[in-house]
Amino acid sequence: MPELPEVEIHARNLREWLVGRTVRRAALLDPLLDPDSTGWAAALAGRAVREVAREAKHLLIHLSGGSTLLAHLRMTGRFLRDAYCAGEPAPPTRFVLDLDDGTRVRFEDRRRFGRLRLEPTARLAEDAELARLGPDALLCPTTPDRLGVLAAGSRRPIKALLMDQRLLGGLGNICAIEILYRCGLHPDEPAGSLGAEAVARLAGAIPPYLEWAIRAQSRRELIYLGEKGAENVFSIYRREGTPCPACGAAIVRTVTAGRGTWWCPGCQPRRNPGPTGAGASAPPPPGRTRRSARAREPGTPAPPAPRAPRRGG
DNA sequence: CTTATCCCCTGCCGGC
DNA sequence: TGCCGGCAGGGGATAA
Repeated sequence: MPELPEVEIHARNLREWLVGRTVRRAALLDPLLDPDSTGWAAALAGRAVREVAREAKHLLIHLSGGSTLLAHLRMTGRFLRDAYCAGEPAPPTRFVLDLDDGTRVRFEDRRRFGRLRLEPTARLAEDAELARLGPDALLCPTTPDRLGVLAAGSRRPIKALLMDQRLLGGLGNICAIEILYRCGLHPDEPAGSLGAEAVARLAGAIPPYLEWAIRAQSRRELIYLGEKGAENVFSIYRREGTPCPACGAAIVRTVTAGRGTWWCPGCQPRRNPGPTGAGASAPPPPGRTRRSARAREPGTPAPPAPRAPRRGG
């Protein structure tokens, strides 16, 4: 369930695994991966991998011969590397690349939301999906001025704005949650109600958070939360009912823009309650937890809070 | 322009 | 133990 940091880790892994290698054989094992496939997988044999890039949550694998593999991991997609072995890998593997160095790179995707397609590299500039994306949140950090313009006059919850891929490319639910926590901003705060100081703080918090998340999760194999062996490295995400690492208040879970949202009532007070925001009519009393959160594993003390959220101004 | 809701899929977890 | 409902970090379509 990757966001920008996880996709960036994928890009780095794929760069190491693929660049300079030649594809010996490729196979699309799940038609759902590319519903419009024209059978391009067979044509990948003999192509060399030139370069791997990332744009927001999209991965771009540039091949010789003027083609680019475009991948989106969506919720459970993941690239893995194995030694070559004869025969086709079983689900949840959906795509396989056998390389000239005897390795095999697989695309695994339990929920099958991921997408993979092959496009002419020269036409990527006009690709509708890529064209929709706002500037990459890491490679092209948004300035306070720009964020101020995006937020001005908007009554959308600030969290929804952060997650809007047309405005900022790459931030997802966790990123938005953790960044707002670091800034001491309530997720439901109407974007247009933020002062210049808050906007600047928010813009400035995005790249450091992304850098931290990349470092915190840089492993050969990413294990997404919810999977066996996963470890929650985040400060408040999915920590409903547990004490805030900064102030001790119980973390609260609500829903914003249809997505689970965690926040700290102590560090992220709501300053400008919207008239009809989700749950606005009855602010959740602190302590009344919706459903007892998954208890943190015993022996896992305070979540590693890379930086305490700054209060006030 | 918004927002909310449902959908796409599968697996896991807690509760009963 | 087994079943059932809720939930999951993606995005898109559709309805208000």
